Amino acid sequence: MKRQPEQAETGSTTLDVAERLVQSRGFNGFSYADVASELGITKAALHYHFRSKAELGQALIARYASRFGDALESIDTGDEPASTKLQAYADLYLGVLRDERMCLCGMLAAEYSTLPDRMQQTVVRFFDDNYAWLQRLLETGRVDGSLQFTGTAEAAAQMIVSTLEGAMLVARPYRDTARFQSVASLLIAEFTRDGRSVPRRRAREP
Amino acid sequence: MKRQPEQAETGSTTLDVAERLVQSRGFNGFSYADVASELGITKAALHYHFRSKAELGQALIARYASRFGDALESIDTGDEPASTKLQAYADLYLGVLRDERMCLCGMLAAEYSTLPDRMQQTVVRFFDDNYAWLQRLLETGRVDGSLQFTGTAEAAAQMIVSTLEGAMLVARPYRDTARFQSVASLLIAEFTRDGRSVPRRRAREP
DNA sequence: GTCTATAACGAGATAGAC
DNA sequence: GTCTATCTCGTTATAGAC
Repeated sequence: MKRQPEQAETGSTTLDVAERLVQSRGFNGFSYADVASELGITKAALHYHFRSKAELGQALIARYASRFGDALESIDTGDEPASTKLQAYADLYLGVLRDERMCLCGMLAAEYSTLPDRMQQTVVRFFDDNYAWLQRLLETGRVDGSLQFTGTAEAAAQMIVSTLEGAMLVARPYRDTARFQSVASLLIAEFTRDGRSVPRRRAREP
Repeated sequence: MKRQPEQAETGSTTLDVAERLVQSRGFNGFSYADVASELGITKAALHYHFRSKAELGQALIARYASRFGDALESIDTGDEPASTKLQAYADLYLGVLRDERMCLCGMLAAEYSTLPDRMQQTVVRFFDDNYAWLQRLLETGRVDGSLQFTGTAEAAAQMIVSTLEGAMLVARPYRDTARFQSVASLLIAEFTRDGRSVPRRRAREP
């Protein structure tokens, strides 16, 4: 994978611009011309760095997944309880939404059937990695007592990803991060029975 | 809005074909040529019925919202407890996913920023109507005792829509309705304390 | 590494015959 | 209501000069 030249004016690279466009407009909603004009170069120059749109898309997912993985590692290194780490996980999503973006792979999941094979595979791997990380976190939380849930950690992990991705999806048209935060709070409250983050917790067992 | 001529061969109308294409590929992932070729007519003939793609898209959301509203009304007419109606609501999503489709408005929510103004407004109205319906259902359920939740019915409604839309979004790449059902079960279990409607139930799956 | 120029194609849309 | 034919534009991608 080729290195990108830095853009002196804004510091934005090709990948930065393309990533933002995909996250806001979708992979089928942007063009080489869009990226090139923002960077102040020509489409031909773009093709020098990424021979095809599929290759650019592939590089986007790879970088996104890599950074996301780094963020998860960073969360892991702390010695906070699992519940705090779950909140940090949700905050990753919030940060994306604050930028008026959709999760890159959430967006690509919507367009999934139109994507090149290689991109499809990498999108799935992104989610698999998320599930695996969450599963470990949930099992840790069960042990340290900071997280409670019924059923398997696998199912709970799917619940968490589904809810956060969906909350981003439906909050974005309203340009209202509070909607997302409200849902994220309820979600986390389900996993932290003491319910400090929610008012009037429901009494399950005395 | 013009009436559509029935297609003798399959019974599929223009709206049927276009709807399926949008739900599986996105609004920016299909063309007039795609629809026309499936119907066995020309693009020009399509333009007779829908002068622009924006108009076609508008008609798609209108019909989808209308049918969804009918389904909600149909759920409402029964005298089952609210918890049963909530399960019926989730099953509406499941039916869409079984067809390997995304919720039409969930898909359009992803592409939101690229949509014509009128379509944007109608997508938002679809979600508003869903929230309003769920809010009423939740409050009814609180009264009849079949549903329990903390916080406002409004927040709970957003939680439900977020989770179901997100579960569809992330389950589709895996072509695995069981993933969706697992999440939907956990979601409904949160709202039904006795949990009788939940455990390991595989509704109508061969 | 970036440019101009252009190829090759597909998109949305229209005109006018039947 | 559907057709053929065409227009215009945007898209991905390449060739070759600098």
